[in-house]
Amino acid sequence: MAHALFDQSAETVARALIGAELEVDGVGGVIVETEAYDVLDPASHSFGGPTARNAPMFGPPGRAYVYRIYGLHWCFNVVCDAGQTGSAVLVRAIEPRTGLERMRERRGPLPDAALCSGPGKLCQALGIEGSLSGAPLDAAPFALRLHVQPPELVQGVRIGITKGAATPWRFGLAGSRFLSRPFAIRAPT
DNA sequence: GTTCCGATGTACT
DNA sequence: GTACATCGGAACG
Repeated sequence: MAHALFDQSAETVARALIGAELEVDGVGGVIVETEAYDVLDPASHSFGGPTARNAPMFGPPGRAYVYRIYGLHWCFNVVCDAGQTGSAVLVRAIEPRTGLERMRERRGPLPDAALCSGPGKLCQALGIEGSLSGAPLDAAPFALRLHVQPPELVQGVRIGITKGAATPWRFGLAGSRFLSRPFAIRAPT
């Protein structure tokens, strides 16, 4: 059985991943922004049922779902379940902690706050590509360590979507300067 | 600070 | 052909 954490709803996992540390081949940092998507959500890639692209969303939890967006960027998701396949959490921003030099080789000589402050940016910085879609997150090149103390969260609507735009399934680390964009609302913890 | 736009793979009408 | 879970640069105020 997969790690119990990922066998929960996308919203629960999206909250739990804030403050967790993600590395790919030793390059990464602390997750500071996530969004939840599930199969009942018209904004989700899984909404229309399984396809070749979204197949990992319908597989076991605790794996990666990586897809290409706008023809040039990659986006990284953590597959969830909670008895309902087709759910996943988009990782939108990371606070860089390890492998900053490798990140700059891939992204350019940018300030820390610009290296991983967006879903496409963090995939470029960590070297996440489509070949990793479906890969388990508890094995190399991935490393995912959960936080001990739950951090203070902020919550808001998701970014860049038209369908399901009112659903407040975007979560962030309160006060972080590494977000893709600011939040307006504070979430209960 | 803001808005506009081009890049261009993949899914879908 | 159109839309899209994006980004970076140009133009403008």
